[in-house]
Formats: sequence, C-alpha cells, structure tokens
Amino acid sequence: MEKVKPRTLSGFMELLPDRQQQMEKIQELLRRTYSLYGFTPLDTPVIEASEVLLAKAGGETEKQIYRFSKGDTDLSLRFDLTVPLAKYVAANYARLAFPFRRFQIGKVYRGERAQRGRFREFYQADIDIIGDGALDIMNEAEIPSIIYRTFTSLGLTRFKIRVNNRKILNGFYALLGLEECAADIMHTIDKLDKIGAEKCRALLLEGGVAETKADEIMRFITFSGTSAEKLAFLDSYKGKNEVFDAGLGELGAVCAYLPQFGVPEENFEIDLTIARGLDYYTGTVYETTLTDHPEIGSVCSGGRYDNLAEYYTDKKLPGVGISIGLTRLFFVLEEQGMLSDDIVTAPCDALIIPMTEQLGEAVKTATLLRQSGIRTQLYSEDKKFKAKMSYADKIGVPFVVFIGDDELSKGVLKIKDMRSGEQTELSPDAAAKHIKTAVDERNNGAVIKE
RNA sequence: GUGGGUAUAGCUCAGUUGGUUAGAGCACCGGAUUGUGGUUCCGGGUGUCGAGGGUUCGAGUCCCUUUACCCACCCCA
Repeated sequence: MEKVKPRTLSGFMELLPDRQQQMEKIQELLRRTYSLYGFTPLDTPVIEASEVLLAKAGGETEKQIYRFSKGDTDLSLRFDLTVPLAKYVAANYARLAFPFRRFQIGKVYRGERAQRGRFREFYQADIDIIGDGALDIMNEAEIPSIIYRTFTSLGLTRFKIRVNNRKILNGFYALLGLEECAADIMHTIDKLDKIGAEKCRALLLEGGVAETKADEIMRFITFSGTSAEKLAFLDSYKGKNEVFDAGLGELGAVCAYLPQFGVPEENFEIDLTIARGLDYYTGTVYETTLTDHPEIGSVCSGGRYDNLAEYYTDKKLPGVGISIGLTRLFFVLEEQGMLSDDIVTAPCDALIIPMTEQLGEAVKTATLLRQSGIRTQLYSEDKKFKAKMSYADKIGVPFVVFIGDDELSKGVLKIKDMRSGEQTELSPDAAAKHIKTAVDERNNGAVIKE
C-alpha cells in the first residue's frame, strides 16, 4: 500500500514531548500570573461566523483570514482573540460585571506566507480590561506591572517595557499641520530601529514632508534620556494642542503609578517611536523587547482602545489589553538556547521497572507513589532489561524504581537516581518521601535561563 | 500578494564535464552485556534522488511543467 507522507503544514508548530512540556509550563505560569491580577479565564470558539469576524473588515485582515464554507454557512477561523472578545462582551453585556477583566490563551490563524518566527497558527496569551462607558487611567498603568511580573515569573530579567501614547503622537503631528498623513509618518517611524535614522528621514522627505518638519520629527522621536527627562522634554510642547496635552497627562499618570506597582526603572522606558497597529489604539501603547535580543522585535504588545465593540453594540466599551505572541516567544527562546533544561520535562517523576513475572507488587508500589503525588509510570512491556533502561533514559525520567526478587524478599525498593547513577535501597514510604523531595526541588527552577 | 532560492536515508547534507550497484555524520536496529541507560567496540542502509513529462545509448545531474518548503518584502504576535 502506498503510504501518505506524514507532514505538518509550514507555519504550524508541533513539538516533541520535552518541548511541549516546557510550553505547557510557560502557559501554566501565564495563567497563574494573570489570575493574580484578578483576570478571569475565557475560552471562545476557534471558528466564528464570517460576518462576526469581518464586521470591521478591511485590508490585511480580510486577506489573511482563513475562510471556508460548510454547506450554506460562511465560516472563518479567528485571527486574533480581541475580536471574539468584543463579540463576547457585546453578547453578554448584561450578564458581565464591569470593568470586565479576562485572560485568554488560545490559538489564532493567519493565512499568510510563513517564515522564520512567523506562523500561520500560533498562540496568543491575551489580557484585556473592558470598562462600561469609561475606564480609569490606573488600568493603563497596571498593564506594565502585569507584563513585568509575567516575564520575571518566567525567569526573564533582561527585558524592557516600552510605552508611548497615541494622543501625544497625534497631537504632535497636528501641531506640525501633518494630521492628514500622520498614519503614514507613524508607519515610517515604526521602522526606525530597522532602517536607521538617515533612511527614516529620507523616507519622510520622500513622503512629501517638508525638510524642517522632518527634522523636527526626527528630533522629537530620537530624544533620549530617563523617563523624567523625556516627560520634561514633552512638557515643552504643552499648551499648544489639546490632544497632545491629554496624552501627556495620561503618560505622566502611567509613569507616576509604576513605582507603586513595583516595576523597576530599568525594565521600563518611554519610547516615542512606537505606534503599534495603526488604526486600533487610541491612547497608551506598549511594546516589550528582550534587551539581549533586540532583533526579535516585540514579544508582547498592546494598548488602549476607546471603543472595543462598536461593530456589535451601541454601548461604549473602552478597554486596554496586551497580547503575548506565545508561539513566537517560544520559538525564539528555543532558538537562542534560552529554555532551561534544568526543569523536569519528563512525562513522569518515577518509572517502575518490575523484574519479576508477577506485577502485583509493582502495581501496589505505583499506587503508593501516586498517592504521594509522584507522577508515576509502570513499565509493563516484556523487553530486555537494557531496553527498559533505554526507555527510562529517553523519556528523561529522574528516578527509576526496581522491584525484583531481591527487593521483594527484603521488603525494600531500589531507587536509581538517573542523573547521578546512584542507587539506594529504601522502604516504600521512605522511597516515596525521597523522590518527592528531590522532584519538588527540581521543579522549582525557572523555565527560562538568560 | 511581490521577488529570490531549495527539494537526495528518520535528520543535516555530499554526489565532479551526464556514465556501472547513490554516499557521510547523526539517529535507528542487532550484538559484545538475560539485574543497569547516557560512554566504548563490532555489525547492519533503512532510498519512488518531491511529482509528471522531455532530451539522450545512458539522467540524482540537462530542459519544461507542477507541488511543497525556505528566505526577503508586505504585514504582524
């Protein structure tokens, strides 16, 4: 019979067991951290009616969406978690408590051409806070603290949360009389890190910006200094444009709250170059980069939007949220060798290898270990001893438990620490305690090393 | 969507101006070693050379078509 080649589509990530274990661990940490801030978990369907997902429609989204029909129904795969959230909030408005804080970790789909670090199916780990009619600026200050705690809980320390405010940018370009082409300019500025100041300025001129204005823009976006110095610099533009002043007030408020939220100065920065998804955000915007890997770009982005669900309801629902591109983050961590191999990624903590025909004692031992909270696997296949050990080695199990005639007559278990190769004979209870202690210790390590 | 590249063993790849039976490393399987893995030694090639067509005495190699994948752009997480 002719075989079908087993293949996985490009742009879809599929992991081997040990890597999957690390991925799950990261997701577990994200859930725990998000919960710590009072966010409630949410799950929505991967497939939605096309009219719902494409309510906003337009440009890239429509081009990249996976759309298909089943019978007469027009269906689409979600391309982010924010649009489904908007639908969910609009549909359940009366039953939700506002501000509504939810987190969601789920797969999204984009039918674009895959390449390095760009996937067609990937996990997003989102948090959003949705207000009813209004939402206090404090929420925008809380977001960086969540990012900070999330990244540090993963074991990362060298990262920078960059913050800007769209109102400052919009106001600034209005001041220059460039509000018409503000979107294009921001788009160009967004590339500053990639193409450099010279080329950036040239692109501005090419786009029809007068030379004096282009220089003013470059001076504005490349101003460097501490957060306090940047705020002082921005203050010199105050009083000329209402939108700008509003943005500056918001940015100042966000910065003022940060120390109280416990975000250290070195992990935070005002960055006037970031704009983020051009039509989406209306106020504070965030981008997070790894200090030692700037080439990766942003690993966590988000911001404030004024009206989340305008396509589904007349209610005004302002919100703020971020999204971690989990698949990309994981891909990069793996590629950079930053995934810690210290944490136990084996499917179990102990593997019981019975040496006798009668498996009764081995089964009893497995039950005992499991009752002690030790993830235990019983090797029941009739293979050579060597093959059994080889299996233990391959799955990376930290402890092997031998039960043979010698052990049975003495009433002990023989425990082998696979890492050191050391073997000890212990009573079943002592063995359980010994394994549990050692495994708990190893599991406490960080997922990421730097 | 635009431009460029690649396709040979499970993986990473070599394969000369077209020439006999297509190779290497790793992985894998068996043995040394029937109560000890990860090290060592010995043995084993596991293949529709992406697919289809053409040129030729002869094609992994040249030409055409096609598909898949990779890279960059676009856009983004």
